[in-house]
Amino acid sequence: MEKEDALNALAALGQETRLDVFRLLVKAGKEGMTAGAISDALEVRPNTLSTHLGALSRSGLVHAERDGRSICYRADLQTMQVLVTYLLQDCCGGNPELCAPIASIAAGKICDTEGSC
Amino acid sequence: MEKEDALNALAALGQETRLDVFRLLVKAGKEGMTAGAISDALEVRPNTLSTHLGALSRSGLVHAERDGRSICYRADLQTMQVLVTYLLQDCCGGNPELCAPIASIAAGKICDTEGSC
DNA sequence: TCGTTATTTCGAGTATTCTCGAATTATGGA
DNA sequence: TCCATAATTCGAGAATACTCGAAATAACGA
Repeated sequence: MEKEDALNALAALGQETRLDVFRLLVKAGKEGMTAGAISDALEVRPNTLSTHLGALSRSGLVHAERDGRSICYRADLQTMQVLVTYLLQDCCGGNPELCAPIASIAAGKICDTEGSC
Repeated sequence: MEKEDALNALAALGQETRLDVFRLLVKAGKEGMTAGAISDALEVRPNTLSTHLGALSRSGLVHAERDGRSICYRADLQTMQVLVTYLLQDCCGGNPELCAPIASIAAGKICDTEGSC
């Protein structure tokens, strides 16, 4: 991942409405949500939301797919993975122990509710 | 982690100079770097850097410790862990398979260079 | 084709953020 | 105590980001 990509993704998430949108889509899972449904859920005007969805899209954190009249948005967790990897690059160079807390991000911690993760 | 904390951390990292500082400190590891050393390394004016270090500090991504006339900054990877966990909360609710890519963030991926991670 | 619904694009106003020079605080040594 | 070094705080200007109403585009059904 290039620095500019990481910067775009982080700046995208560093704004309240967009963070809300991303987390909502993470929860929505593979089914995603239409722009309208997101607008209703978060009570954000459609045109304002559209601007934010554009930013999230450009950063690769979400993807859009047209479905009839609606457009369905889904979170891209792989971009998140690449982003975190970028942020922690070279963290083990001199001091492996610093990475220990990060290792616990793995399956166990995030996916407690589902044994299969 | 509260939403405001996540927002602060993400907004902090979504700015070029601060992202550079954080990554530099991640690489520096437990020894950290003084404000002056960071200023020299990134060629950022001391007062501007100080503002950015303040933002990173307030967000919990770095911590400061005075050492004589200098102030030493270190990255806090635990805050990163909590942040990522927050971002991916409930991602497994309905669709465990979405979490798969994230699981690979664990030890193996990030810490390739050091078997002990 | 025409009207309706879903979403995006445009333009402007407001608010926030970034950067800098100058001044200030804090520490250690002569 | 006095000076030099290290870092932060202050205030202002320039740039960027956010939100909104209005208008435009896209898709479906009658």
